[in-house]
Amino acid sequence: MSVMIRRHPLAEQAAEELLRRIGSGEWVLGAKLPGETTLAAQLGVGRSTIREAVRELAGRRVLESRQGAGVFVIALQAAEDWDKVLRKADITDVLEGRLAIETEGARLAATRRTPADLKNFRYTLSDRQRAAVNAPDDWYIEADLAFHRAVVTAAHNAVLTELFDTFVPRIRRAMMDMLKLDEEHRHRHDQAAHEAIADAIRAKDPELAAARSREHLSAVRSLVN
Amino acid sequence: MSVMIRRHPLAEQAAEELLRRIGSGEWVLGAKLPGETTLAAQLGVGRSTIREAVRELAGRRVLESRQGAGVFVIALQAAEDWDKVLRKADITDVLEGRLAIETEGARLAATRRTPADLKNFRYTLSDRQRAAVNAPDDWYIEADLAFHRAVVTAAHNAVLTELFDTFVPRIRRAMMDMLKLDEEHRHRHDQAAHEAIADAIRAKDPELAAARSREHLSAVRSLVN
DNA sequence: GTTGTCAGCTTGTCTGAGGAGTTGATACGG
DNA sequence: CCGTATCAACTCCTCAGACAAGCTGACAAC
Repeated sequence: MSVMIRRHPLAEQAAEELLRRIGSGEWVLGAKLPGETTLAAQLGVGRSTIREAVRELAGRRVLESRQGAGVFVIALQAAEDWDKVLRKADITDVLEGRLAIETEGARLAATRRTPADLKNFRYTLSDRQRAAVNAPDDWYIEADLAFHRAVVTAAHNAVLTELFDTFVPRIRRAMMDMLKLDEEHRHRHDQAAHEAIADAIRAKDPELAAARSREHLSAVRSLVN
Repeated sequence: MSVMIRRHPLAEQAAEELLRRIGSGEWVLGAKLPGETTLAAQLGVGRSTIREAVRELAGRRVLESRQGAGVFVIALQAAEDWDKVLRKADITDVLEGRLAIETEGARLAATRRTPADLKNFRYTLSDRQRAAVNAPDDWYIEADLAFHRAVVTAAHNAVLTELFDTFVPRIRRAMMDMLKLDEEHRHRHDQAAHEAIADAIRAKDPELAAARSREHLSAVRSLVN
């Protein structure tokens, strides 16, 4: 910490340093960190800087400070920031993750879908068809995502829905890129494939729904290769 | 902010207040917050308190402060904390999510597994067999999870691996509970099912690997019903 | 042995003083 | 009229010092 190049604010650098020491095992889970004044002296920064570093890590649920007692390690590393993970990951890996989620979602949807889910399919499918011809790219993308979300929602599994929502921003960006690269994409990205998924779920055929979903999403994935 | 009951530190309360205002639409995405002194006056706290509140929200990736420019909203709400989501979710929902991830992982592993992956299967499977008879519960659980992780790792998909790791703590706790409730579980939780998954991947049969994985994980899921 | 007290630690908050970076207005030269 | 350079005002960043508030363990009194 002696020669700290000033790229990020000192407080952020101090937070990184604390995180590094936690990762290195210097302070185990539940351990108490040295006092603010001690840490400030160790890192060669002011006390308020240390306080902001601790506060940042508290926001990331790594540290917890209790007045009068001290600062304690409550997690050995920051919980993975999924937005960041998906941003950095290969798009093919992301699309394979999506395939896992949605295929299972379609399968479960075929066994649990309610009349409200079917109505949702009708609405989103007709929206999608309308957007396929004349709407701007982002409308079309949102309409497409809305149907896919309706499928996952019909699985009535909060974890799968949350997983899908986590993936949505990354998928949206990937679709935007694909449309830019390929004007014809919208036509190849067939409405019929979506109708087939909805039909299989409507017919309460889990294996068919999963297969149709897998076919469609495999096709989408292959577009980026 | 006038009558602030002192349960949490002022800085945390200030962070909550800022989060509330962002959620209420007072500051839209990308908007610039008032200066530190202004905010301090508005909330009736000192400048350093505001700074710590901002720093906490910066750690949660909601705000971003740029020296000389100001503090900006970069997300309308804190990113979903997946540990929290999984903790609160129904265990059946979690296990269905796991099923989606691992089944797809097994399928991809069957097409991409390397010799190193196969060696990993051998090690983890023999560990698991040893742990099934005499080892304490947590050893057995770790050995079981190690094999399942080896399968997902063999898919060579960073997103799936990260997803699996996110689920692990919740699954680990669920297994601990199941073992406590059912002394016989370990025997029913058959080693043969795991060997069958490994064999299918070894044989490069994606559909069989997926089916074996699905069978096994469906059985696990049904144990909690 | 149990209880009460308290000194010494910890974090929490405020204030004032500069340092450093950004931005937009303004004056200048073409 | 347009592009450029300058700069003043604004922002966040960091430090230091002071005091408040809360926790903990030692120690004395019972």
